[in-house]
Amino acid sequence: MTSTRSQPRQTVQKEAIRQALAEAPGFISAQDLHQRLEEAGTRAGLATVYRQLGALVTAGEADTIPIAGGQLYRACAIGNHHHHLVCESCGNAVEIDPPSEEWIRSAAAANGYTITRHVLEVFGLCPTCAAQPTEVR
Amino acid sequence: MTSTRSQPRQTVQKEAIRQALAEAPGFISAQDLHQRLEEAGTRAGLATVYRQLGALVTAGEADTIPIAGGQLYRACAIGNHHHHLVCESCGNAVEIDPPSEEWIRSAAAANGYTITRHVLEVFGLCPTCAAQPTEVR
DNA sequence: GTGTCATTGAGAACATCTCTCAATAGTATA
DNA sequence: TATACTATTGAGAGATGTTCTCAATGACAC
Repeated sequence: MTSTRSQPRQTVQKEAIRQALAEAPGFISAQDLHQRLEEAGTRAGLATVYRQLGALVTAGEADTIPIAGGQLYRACAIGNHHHHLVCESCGNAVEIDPPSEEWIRSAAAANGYTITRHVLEVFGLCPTCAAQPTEVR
Repeated sequence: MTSTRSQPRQTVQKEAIRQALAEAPGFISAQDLHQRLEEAGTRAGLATVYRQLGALVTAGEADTIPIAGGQLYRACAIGNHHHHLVCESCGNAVEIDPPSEEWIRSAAAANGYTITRHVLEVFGLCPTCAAQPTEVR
């Protein structure tokens, strides 16, 4: 091997997926994103959408949370570790920061565990949806 | 209507599923639980396993966490709200309690959100698995 | 303009979970 | 104990979400 370079290429689909994810108000499923792209006139295969979403998550440019029956994605400006406040009605999400995660390390140490990662998502209703008592999802 | 009673019945399957879940070291998938029952000689349909697991979760006797491509279950002695420290290698789990969740309410209030629920799971390696550096999963 | 190869798209394959409905079996009552 | 009622079960079809395969496409270097 002389020089194993494999540089990424810029494609229309890649950019469209990134932009559609950024424009989504909150967490969105891969299927929904695919449909949005179709509606916007961008042809992109479902496999490509899954591939790109996976790549964005790996690159730290998107967050993902597993839900019953699937996975939800969201573009994240903040690259480092943070959490979300997600509206269960409209899917809108706000980034939040816990005051201290020291207790997690203490609890792990007390049980002899070595922490690799943790998941914290808070679900509720955003002000807009809370103001509509009769129409919750 | 005179008396709409529909009392639950005690069945072999119901008890076997409850026991197999209690005996599992940590979180386990419905498929794995089904296989364990088969190996133990208890015939139980996959649909029944899913039904009973769902019933246990509803009754507060089991916890469930969504993961990529499925759902994991675990029997819980504690009925009230708590969290887990899960080993990513062997699936073993320990129940932990955060010192205070007041900041979650503060963060929600600051954004105008009404909290309905939150998910917190900490993943890592248990002492046993951490002691085997070459064999992680 | 040309060649290389990363990326794409269609759909098959796979995995998880739910639904349906006839058969089974737990429980109350005679 | 025998019988009737009906909650529960099991097998498999079906729905849904995700990944894999591979030939075709097109971005980029030269």
